[in-house]
Amino acid sequence: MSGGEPPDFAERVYALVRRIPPGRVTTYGRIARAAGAARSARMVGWLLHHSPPEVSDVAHRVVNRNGELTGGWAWGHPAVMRALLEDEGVTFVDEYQVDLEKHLWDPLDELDQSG
DNA sequence: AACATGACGGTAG
DNA sequence: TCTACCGCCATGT
Repeated sequence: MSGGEPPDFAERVYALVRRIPPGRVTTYGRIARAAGAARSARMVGWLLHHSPPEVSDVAHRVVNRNGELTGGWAWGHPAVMRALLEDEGVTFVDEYQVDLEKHLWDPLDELDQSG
C-alpha cells in the first residue's frame, strides 16, 4: 500500500470541525480556507452533510458566512440546531442567525496560537 | 457524457 | 439591500 500521501481534504475538514470549542462557531469558508482550499466552501458543506456521528455531533457549530443556520434542517428543523448552540452559550441576533462578532472562532487562529 | 443540484463565498451591478 | 454570476467539485439523473 502506498503511504505518505497527504490527508484527504475531508479528513482535514473533519479534524478542524472537531476542534471547534463549545460556545463558539465558525463558517464553512473559514474551514475550507484552513483546510487549504479557500474556494471549496461548498465541499465543506457537502462533507458535513455526509459526516460520521463523531463529526455531526459538533457540526452545529458551523454556520454560513452570515451566521445563519443554513444547515439547521439537518437536525429536522433549524430550531434544534439553535437549541444546541444556545445550550453552549451562543447568542443570536435573529431567529436563526448567531452573533458572529461575539462567538466567531477561526481555525487559522488556533493554528497560529498552538503552532 | 451533459445537465442540475448543493449544510458556500466573493464580487459586481 | 438584493439579485445575478462565477468558482469549486461530488453526486444524482
